[in-house]
Amino acid sequence: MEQSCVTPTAGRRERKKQRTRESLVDAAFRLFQEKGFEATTVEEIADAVDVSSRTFFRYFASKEDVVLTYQEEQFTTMLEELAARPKAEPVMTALRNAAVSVLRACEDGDYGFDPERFGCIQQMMESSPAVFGRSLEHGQKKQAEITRVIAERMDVDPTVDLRPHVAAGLSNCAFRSAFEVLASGMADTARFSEVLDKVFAVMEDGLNLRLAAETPCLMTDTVEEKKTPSR
Amino acid sequence: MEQSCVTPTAGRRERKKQRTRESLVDAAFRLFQEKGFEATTVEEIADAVDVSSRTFFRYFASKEDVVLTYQEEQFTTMLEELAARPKAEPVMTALRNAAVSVLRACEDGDYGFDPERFGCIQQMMESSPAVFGRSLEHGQKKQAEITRVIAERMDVDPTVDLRPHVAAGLSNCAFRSAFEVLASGMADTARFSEVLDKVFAVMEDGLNLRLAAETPCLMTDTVEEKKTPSR
DNA sequence: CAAAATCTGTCATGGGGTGACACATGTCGT
DNA sequence: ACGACATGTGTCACCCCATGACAGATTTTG
Repeated sequence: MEQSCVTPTAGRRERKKQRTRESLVDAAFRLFQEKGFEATTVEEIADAVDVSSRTFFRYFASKEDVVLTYQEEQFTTMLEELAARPKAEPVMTALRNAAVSVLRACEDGDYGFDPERFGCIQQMMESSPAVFGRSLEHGQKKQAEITRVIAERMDVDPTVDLRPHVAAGLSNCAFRSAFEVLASGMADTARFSEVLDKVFAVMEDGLNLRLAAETPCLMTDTVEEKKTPSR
Repeated sequence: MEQSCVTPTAGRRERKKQRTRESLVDAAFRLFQEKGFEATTVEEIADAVDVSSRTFFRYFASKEDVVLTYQEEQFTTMLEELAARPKAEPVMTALRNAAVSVLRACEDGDYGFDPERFGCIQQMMESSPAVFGRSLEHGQKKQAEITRVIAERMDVDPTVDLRPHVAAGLSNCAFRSAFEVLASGMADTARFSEVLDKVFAVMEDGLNLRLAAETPCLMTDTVEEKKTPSR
């Protein structure tokens, strides 16, 4: 039942499964990029790896799950980054640094993240509602874990204190706002990480939002002086 | 083509359509409450109103869409409430007041909102991932509209200034956090509106999050004095 | 009343997702 | 190395969601 304590990657069976899984992900992303997410059927993905559709669903609960694989890894490394931040750092700052760091890794290909795939996913998020929805769902689910970690960091009971919940929600919210801003094309950069950083900055200003047009935070650095026109 | 300028609810056809639509929604919610969302098939809903399944899909793009009907109305009235807030009010305060006001209406049955249905939806959000996902999706889509309204209110260009986007995101985030808190059972109340108000309060404190365990915001009013234990 | 527009049911189709069962392939004890 | 066992896979059958196409019914319009 238990692994035989000798082989580190225990068992040829396990290795085979791992290979199949990776092959499925690879094939899926290739096809998604070629013909788009919706236009790609599970059968095609399975055929490309020479397994049955039924087997596909033994590896992934849904077609969207393949895409979430990437997001899952992002989330995991974000938790690591977060744990690595000095305890002295304010919570929101730690979240901001961790989040930005992960996105930078995705963009630059660090930690084994594939930048091309990262771009592909962003495209699919915009074009395929199903992917978008599942991604939101996934993010919201994971938010609970972030809450736990933050509560620990704040040394506070998350079943009583609201703040960890809100902090986790804010980081999640920052991602989505950044994505939206990026998709809307209002940014002068294509780097998700940069936009995310700015979104966090606006949030940390926080009550900036209470004032009218004072200290605006523009996206376009190049036209710094330009006052925001009254629409 | 255009309405004949005489009948206010122009056309018997239009009225019939309206009736069918409402019947579908009614039947759907009844069945959802009886057997749950997943266990209810579109065919059953259609049969209950004596139309074909095909017709159902001419009224709703998906089964989840029926549920989103309610959310759509919430959103509409929230926009109205928002527009009704005095211009002098800070943005986040206006959002908070508008949002809380709408939820109160849902709980108390004002403005034609059905409290029972409101509860039913919350249940489904917890038990049916599909509903949950679509709801998130819908909220995110609507966030864009909120952004527009806020930008107008701030007299700022939303294609350049980040703040309206973030503010809209925050209000959306507040809803989700409140829902999560409510679902987790950590609140001493079942009133969504109250929890939402507290979440907004935490957000408006904002940099509260930077500090460790200072000025905690507890959910349980009854144990006000109790310090948050270190887990 | 006739013509045009629109709604509806029926039919066919396709893709996502799951349970059941038989078979094949890896794993483990001796 | 051999059998007993566990686990992964393919096939099959099935359900449900969703959509396009077409014909018939109903409403609107002139």
